[in-house]
Amino acid sequence: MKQKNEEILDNVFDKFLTGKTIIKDPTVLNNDYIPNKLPFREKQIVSVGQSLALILKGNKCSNLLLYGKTGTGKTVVARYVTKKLLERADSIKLTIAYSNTRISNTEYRILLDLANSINLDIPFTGLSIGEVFKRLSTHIAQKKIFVVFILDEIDYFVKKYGDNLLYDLTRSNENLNPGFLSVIGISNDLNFKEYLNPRVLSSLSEEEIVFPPYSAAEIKSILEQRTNVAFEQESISQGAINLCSALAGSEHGDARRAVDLLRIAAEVAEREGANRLEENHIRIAVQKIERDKIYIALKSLPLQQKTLLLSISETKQNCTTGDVYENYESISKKIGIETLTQRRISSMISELDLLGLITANVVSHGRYGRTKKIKKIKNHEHAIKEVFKQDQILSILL
DNA sequence: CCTCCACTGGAAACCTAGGCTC
DNA sequence: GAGCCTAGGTTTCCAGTGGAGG
Repeated sequence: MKQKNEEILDNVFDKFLTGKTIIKDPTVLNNDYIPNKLPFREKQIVSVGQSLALILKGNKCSNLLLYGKTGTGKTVVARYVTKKLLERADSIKLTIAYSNTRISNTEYRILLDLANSINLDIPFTGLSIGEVFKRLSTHIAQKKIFVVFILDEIDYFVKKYGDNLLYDLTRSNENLNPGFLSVIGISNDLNFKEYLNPRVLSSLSEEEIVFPPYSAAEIKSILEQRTNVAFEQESISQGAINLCSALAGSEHGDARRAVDLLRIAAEVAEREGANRLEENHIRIAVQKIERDKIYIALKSLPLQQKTLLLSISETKQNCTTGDVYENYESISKKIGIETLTQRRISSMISELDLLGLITANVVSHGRYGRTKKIKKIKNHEHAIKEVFKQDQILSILL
């Protein structure tokens, strides 16, 4: 038996080694890859560049706000320009800090990202925001550092926590001397400004740069440029590129999605030992991306939210907060975890709704009260079981 | 038009884990 | 080590509410 297993494995390795690879440079397809050329974004690059250029002469520059839907090149333009700026700023102590507020989703964690970029040690808990701010400012002034702080997906954070942090950050630019801190805010939401106080708005959006969606033709051209570098010659069919750009183009010109699609499809093709990436690989990738998104979302939920989601999935369709809570109570007792209050569960239901894992709407049943009507999402049921089976505590139920 | 259900969701109090100062 | 502080998560408290049924 042992012999046989070994043979099988050898086969796998042999196939891998002798099989034709279709990807030449996988990094080109990664999300954080910054290409040397960014087609169709010349105008935006010039605008961002002009604002930041002041830094090269040791002057303060204004705060910037970049808007546009997902995958329209906001982040990559910000990173591209700041990277080039860094290359030219040899006489100045310039630091580019980056924080994605969807990932670093508290005020403290965002400031921690900033602190890390300027080599300032800050404990991960225990300090007040005010104290962290003071230390950051002192450090920047003492070391005479110039900081450009890119705040990605800023709309997400402001909707959840308000704009106090932004106010402090944008204002500290005026107060710092020497050194300075300038903010580049990146927002996916075009109506983001409505969430800001006028005082924040005036200092953050000293300059605004809009990123329109890419057209299908533009996406195609971007993909062709990337594939030339990423793939071995002749190892991707024109049909696959066309399909990929058509799919992404139909979804409000999202170039990131198009590149993701290409990357996943390439993995699929390589794994099955194909020597060319064809349209069917793209189709498989579409499904895989959808599935992976849900799996990742489910996996990263904290235990209480997982338990709640499990309770929802075991309650009838169109149930109410009360129904779910009853079920949740019994499940949490069964597996021996702390039972949270209905108030908290009610908030968590809204959070799951926000994550797109369920839908919950407030409805009134007249005499029979007002509650949330909770709907599960059909396609998720299988994924929920699969993922929760891997959870140490929940697995005993499944 | 009024009542009243089953919650919703805001606000404040409370708890815990961790850092700071002395 | 004691006594202070804070962020973030949770509980407690409660006024507010849309609309079916009377």
